[in-house]
Amino acid sequence: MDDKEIGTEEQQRYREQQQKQFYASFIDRNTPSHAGGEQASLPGPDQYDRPKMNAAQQVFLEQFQQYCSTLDAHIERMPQPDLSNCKVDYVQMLNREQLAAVTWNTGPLLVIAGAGTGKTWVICCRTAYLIEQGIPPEQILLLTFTRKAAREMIDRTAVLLQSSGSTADIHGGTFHGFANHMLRRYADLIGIDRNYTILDSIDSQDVISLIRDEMKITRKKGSPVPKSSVISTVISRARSCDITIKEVILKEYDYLEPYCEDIRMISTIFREYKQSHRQMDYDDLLEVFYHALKTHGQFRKKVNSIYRYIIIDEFQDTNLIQGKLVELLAGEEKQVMAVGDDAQSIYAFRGARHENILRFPAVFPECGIIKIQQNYRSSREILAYTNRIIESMVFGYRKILSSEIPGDQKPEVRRFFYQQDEASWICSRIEQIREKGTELSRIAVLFRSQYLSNYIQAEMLKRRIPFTVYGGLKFVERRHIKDMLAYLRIALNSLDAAAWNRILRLLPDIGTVRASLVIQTIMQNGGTFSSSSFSGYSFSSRLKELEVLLSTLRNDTMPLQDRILKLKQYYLPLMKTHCSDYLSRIPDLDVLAVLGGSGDSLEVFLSDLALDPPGSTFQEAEYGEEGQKEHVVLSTIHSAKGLEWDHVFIAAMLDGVFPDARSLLNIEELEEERRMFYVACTRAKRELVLTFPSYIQSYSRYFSLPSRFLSENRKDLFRFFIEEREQKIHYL
DNA sequence: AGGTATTTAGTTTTT
DNA sequence: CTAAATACCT
Repeated sequence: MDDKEIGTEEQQRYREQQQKQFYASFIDRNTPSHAGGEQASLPGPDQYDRPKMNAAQQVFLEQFQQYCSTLDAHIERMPQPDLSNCKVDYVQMLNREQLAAVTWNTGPLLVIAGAGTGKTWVICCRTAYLIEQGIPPEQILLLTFTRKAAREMIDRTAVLLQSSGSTADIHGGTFHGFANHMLRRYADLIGIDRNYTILDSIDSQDVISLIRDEMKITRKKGSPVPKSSVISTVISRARSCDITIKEVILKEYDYLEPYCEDIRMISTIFREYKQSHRQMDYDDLLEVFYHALKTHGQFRKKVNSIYRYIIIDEFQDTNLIQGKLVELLAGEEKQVMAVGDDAQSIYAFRGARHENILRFPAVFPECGIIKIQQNYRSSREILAYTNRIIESMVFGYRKILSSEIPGDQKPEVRRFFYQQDEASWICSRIEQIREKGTELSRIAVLFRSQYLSNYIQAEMLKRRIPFTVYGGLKFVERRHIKDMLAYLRIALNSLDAAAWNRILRLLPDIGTVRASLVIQTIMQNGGTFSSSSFSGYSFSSRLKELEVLLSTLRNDTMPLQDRILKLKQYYLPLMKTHCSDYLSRIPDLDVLAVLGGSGDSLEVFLSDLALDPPGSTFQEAEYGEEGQKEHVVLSTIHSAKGLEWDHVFIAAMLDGVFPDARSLLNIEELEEERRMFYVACTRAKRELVLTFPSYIQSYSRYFSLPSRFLSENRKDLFRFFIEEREQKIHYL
């Protein structure tokens, strides 16, 4: 015990030693001799190692440029708008390019809409225009990134049309949601089982965890057996990027190399498991739907005749299979309109191909292309800065956005000492902005990754500034909600072994071994569960209770909300023993019940939760002061896509943090980071502030060089400040 | 043997 | 903070 104490003490001392050395090193390098105030020095762009392009990438770049010129060639063709019979005054509300997109009436159309150019508005007007032209609303399909986005567009279209047409019948949602809807509706026609359940990423992890444990994989070369979450990520990435598991591992997870074969095996078993247990994950939904459309002519004709007009938003984020789906959905009539911006493609890690945009003319040779470059969001000063980011893109389709909005300041870049200083300054600035009468909801702080928001969160709690975190743990990903949902899933599909595993292990006297014994018995009986088979065990009475609960949950005559409340009664004592903070979790259970009160069937309820989970947790209100409804938004850049704020702060602009260290070696990944930077900066309407502390330490590495993205921009486009720390540094 | 408590190591981005 | 490994109970 004494040894241990000394050991940790030594570790502590060692760590402090390291820190001192580190501070000394960076103060040498980075602290200017003159203190505080406005400076004009950032490292030059040549101080960063740029990744080299390999042969394949070189070829790709040439191809890319060819695509770009094809695109430009198509742009020549501008249609003559036909505005007869229109009650809505489109000319009044739209600029020339927007009007052309809205009134396009000769087949496929690609709209390249830069950031803040009124893309959503164009889609709304387009929809309204189609309806005014006599197209029945139910023939229009609106594919967007989230269902919320679809809902918003449909609502705005309704306002536009007022009484002249009904938008209630427009179908809209994500690719996944649409695939799910079609598969269930036409399950009989295409010959699949309608009663599948959808696995979200956590569910997949649970299943993979089960499979892995059953395989009894032994440790190799001292490295621990990979976590189920990592295995799940690898498998899913291989699929959505259409590459082999080995390639994913070599590229991104080289420390998993010894387990390559095991993971491949798990992947195979996982696939079989999903089939035999009537389950589909996100990738399956798209793949099965695509396959059905491709091979089943009757089904394809049916779908094509229902949805004759397809509008796709955020086209740059579609992956390979979604791109192909668009082709099939367009059908013979090819009344398809794709809207996107290749400069804002930030989902390559999950298979998105921004080339989909550039290949559009190859898929639809007779298509029209319209480029919208008038920006209505950001001030001129901000736009000048973001235009420069586009210029520095290697794989970038050229566009120059222009804005007529006058601004009063150039973007600012500010350096701080500690992350705490950065957080503190941002909060002070936010307080100033609020005092000038700006609502907090017009302010956002953005980060490359979630963990970077910790200091700001702490500071805001301290200063009692109300805030909302976007992209945090999802409501449905919280443990107790997962547990509740597991009961409901079993009620629907009693073959769901992962859900069984989850709930059985909540019971006392049941651990890994007995849980799998029970599950095995259930599976052998084809999913029927009878507690009597386990009368010899100490836990049989518990199983009896469970049996009663499940039959209640299956009772379709009882409203879903009431069933969930029954479940809550059952689950509450279990939660008490498993969660130390169970009191604070109780409100979540009621939230779930409320969600279940929308009148949907259990099946629809579960699908909706898996495909379109409610945003972050419902704890927002807790942070706010009494009666205060306005919140500052703290968000990852990914979650901020499509949104805008008057004042935007982007924190932690350090090379290695943003751009992420892992992407520094590969030019394509670095380009993705750059597009993220572009997305982040273009969220700002009036004020853009980029900040960084002098270092950030994460695991054993530290980063202390300003982000290269800051250095790449022209110095006359922003102002640079160094904020000195008031107190002396206590380590020196 | 099997369940439960404690330590310990590892962390991007998400439909 | 969370999942896996280990240690320690019944």
